[in-house]
Amino acid sequence: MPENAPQPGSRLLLLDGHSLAYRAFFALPVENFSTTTGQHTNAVFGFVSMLINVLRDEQPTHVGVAFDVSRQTFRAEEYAEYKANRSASPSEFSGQLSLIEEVLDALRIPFLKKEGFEADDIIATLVTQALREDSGIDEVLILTGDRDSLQLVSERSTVLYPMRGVSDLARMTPEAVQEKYGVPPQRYPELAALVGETSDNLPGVPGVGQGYAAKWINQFDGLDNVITHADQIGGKKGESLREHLGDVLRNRRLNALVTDLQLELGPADLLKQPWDRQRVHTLFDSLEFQVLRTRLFDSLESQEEVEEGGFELDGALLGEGEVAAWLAEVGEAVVGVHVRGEWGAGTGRVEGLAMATADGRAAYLDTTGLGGEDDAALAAWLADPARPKVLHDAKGPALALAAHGWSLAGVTSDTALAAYLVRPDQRSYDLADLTLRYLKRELRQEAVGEEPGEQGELFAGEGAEAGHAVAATAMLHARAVLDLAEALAEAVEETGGQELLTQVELPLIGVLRGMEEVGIAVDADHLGALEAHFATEVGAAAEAAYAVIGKEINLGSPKQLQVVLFDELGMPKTKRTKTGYTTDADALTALLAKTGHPFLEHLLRHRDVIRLRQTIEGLLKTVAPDGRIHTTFNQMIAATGRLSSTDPNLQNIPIRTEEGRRIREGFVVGSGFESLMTADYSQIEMRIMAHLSEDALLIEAFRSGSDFHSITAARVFDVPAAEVTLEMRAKIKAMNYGLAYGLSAFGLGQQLGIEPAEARGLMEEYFETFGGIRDYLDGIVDVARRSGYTETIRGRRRYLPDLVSDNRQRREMAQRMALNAPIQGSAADLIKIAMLRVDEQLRTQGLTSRLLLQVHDELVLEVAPGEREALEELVRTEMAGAADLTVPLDVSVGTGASWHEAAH
DNA sequence: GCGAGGACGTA
DNA sequence: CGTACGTCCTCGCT
Repeated sequence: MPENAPQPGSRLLLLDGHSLAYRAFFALPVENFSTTTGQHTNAVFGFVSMLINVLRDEQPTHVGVAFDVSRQTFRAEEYAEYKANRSASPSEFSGQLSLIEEVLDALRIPFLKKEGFEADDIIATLVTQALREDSGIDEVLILTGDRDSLQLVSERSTVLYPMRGVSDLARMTPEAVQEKYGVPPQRYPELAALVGETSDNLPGVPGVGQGYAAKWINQFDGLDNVITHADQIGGKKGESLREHLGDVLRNRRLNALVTDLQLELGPADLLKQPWDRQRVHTLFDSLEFQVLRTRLFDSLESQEEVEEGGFELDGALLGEGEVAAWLAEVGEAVVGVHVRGEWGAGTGRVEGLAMATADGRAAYLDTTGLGGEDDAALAAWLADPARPKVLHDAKGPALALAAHGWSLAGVTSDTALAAYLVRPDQRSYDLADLTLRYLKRELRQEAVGEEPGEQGELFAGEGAEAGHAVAATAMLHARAVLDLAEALAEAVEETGGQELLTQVELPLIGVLRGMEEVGIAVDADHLGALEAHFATEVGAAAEAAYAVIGKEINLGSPKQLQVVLFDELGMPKTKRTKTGYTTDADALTALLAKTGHPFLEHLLRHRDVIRLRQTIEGLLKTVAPDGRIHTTFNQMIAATGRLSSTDPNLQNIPIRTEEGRRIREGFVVGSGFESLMTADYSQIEMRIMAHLSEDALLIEAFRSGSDFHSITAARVFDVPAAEVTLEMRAKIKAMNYGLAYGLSAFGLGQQLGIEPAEARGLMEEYFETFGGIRDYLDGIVDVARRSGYTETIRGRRRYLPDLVSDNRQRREMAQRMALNAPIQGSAADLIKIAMLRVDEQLRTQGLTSRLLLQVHDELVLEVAPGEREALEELVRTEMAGAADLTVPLDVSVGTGASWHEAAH
């Protein structure tokens, strides 16, 4: 048997190189796909992207690509107008075809051409050969953007047809063709002959669409019979058919594919070969295809199978007096730790603890009712920074351990945090998911087993007879964490996140744990009174609103509001939402300005006060018995690297309105302390932008130390600083803030209530003044598109695959994310470092004051008696020194008995 | 009871 | 048609 003879189970994938590249060329905007040297790559990118996806999803054993040679085909000879409507392929396109061939060479995928014929004919010939009994090919897939190929669909051959752009493929089976066109695949060209094909410049029968064509073909059993019985078809359409029989016959001749070409290669010669990795790297380097390179090599790795079953663990259930000995044997080896228990709201409870080492040993310890000596031994091991441990999402376990009086040190990795740094935009970092992805090992409950009997093999060593499923599962988890830590260390290293992990995120676990534990004191009486006050206001606003419209509706239901506003009161329609018209505050305010209708006034008032009431209600529900609120800070949610706060969210307590700020009066200094202190960075994101962009004027503006928005406004409007009006300042301030979000002229105009044209002019003026900013912003997106990710100053990455999407909305969204991520992310890194420095100094200086909250650019602390001055000095120093930027970091500090009073 | 959609609070 | 979050409500579904 020849070496490349097809084996049973073979799948042949054939691609129409020309039609796919042509589609990609028009689907992907060329300005987003060209190299630094100016070579256009949109067609190459689209083709290679589709190729990688289909190789990954379909796992073919054989692959080949067919190309057209030139426009001189037998079809053009018969009918000069064939495809004559196509503008001569722009040189930007034809130049890319040879690049595609180079890629195929590097991937060792053969491609075929035949003088005088089209790619379709080559594919038709190969399909015919492949479907012969002795070919050894079981199944054929045809990826093409040319509908003529639909005639090749059969039980064993499927056409994959790009739906929109280059990302969605329709799977055209015989059933799908029948469903979509109303005729079976072999009759598709008959239908096409009647309907015509505009893209090939083949006119069909005027007035006859797909529906009539299918009807006739089915009614008369085929095109031949339709033509024979053309005189039996009445009406205008019948007449039209008779007049254009010649066109139909010509179309049918031209769209028939040739299936018996003499080709240099047959299906068996298309057996998939290993890539020429070196050439792939060189070529993708020159094409600047970083993203595709990753996808290509990832798709190769994903082909590795998930390992079956588990592995042996020498598990031990530790009983009284055995702890210390087991830990001693472990020595300074890295231990995977899995804590069983519960935690949240700044506290927790430990039930048991599983440990595993790389040599296969594992142990489980029930910590409920643990004896004095065992407790001490475990406590000593947990607290010893020289005994390395790895955990998964250690903050919760650390809270539980702390509640038991155990402190945790020596955490050399946290697998959840490591995974977050590698890919920060996932919604969860579930241990089982990560184990499957990085270790190719199944950790699901069903795979691990619930029954003790199923776990017998895990207890090969002593304690086997006493094995419990709970303990076994816990040990398996501990071992998975240990192995994951190793696998992730490599991934973290590759993505350059090592320093962030060990210097920032890991040490931050302890700081956050402390903040959650401490919580922040609230004045429940004040909040209670405030809630009652707002509740009254809610009632009054509701009554007033009902009185105006003469009935009671649910003011919280956008649906009911729409009926009242747009149907009953006949107000002008607002901006559309998915389900109707918006009733958001902006729109209602605009309506109020237009109509002056009192209902809107009461409605807006109702919205305001009901929200304030709800906010207070939510807060009061979370007050712990110690009279404090213990939020949970999540370290792995925001793709940019920010923290988030939940249960309750203390990062969105109102501040903008007078009434809202009264809620902040309810956050107060706790007993035994002197006051609250807030310390925040001014214009942190703009300062980071100044640093990153190296714009000389912007840097100078910050260094001058005067009002930043005014001084930039003076520059943009080219007036002396003293002549900057409030209006000028407001405009530039909006822009200063908007820039980091990818603000458009439209959006700016909207916000400032000016014409888009004026907004555009303003932006141009701004960029004229601060050229460095424009260059920097353009550069970010450009670099991110090539590399596939953005990076903060400290190297935190965010991957944005949609930067090369063929969907404009997704692509532009990704571009805005790319603009924002390095700026918001750098600020996030910076304040995290500031928190670590503050925390460190608090201990070094022996202060009792403590960190309570972080609100992105602000820290809230509780000041111990007599420490105010020292603390302010400390906080200013450590926050300002958290990064070395080309512009100074300005920190403003305030103190007071409440969060409100501490504001400044 | 769950999820989507809408609305809105913060940086 | 401006980024990043979390929470509340309603409404239609199961």
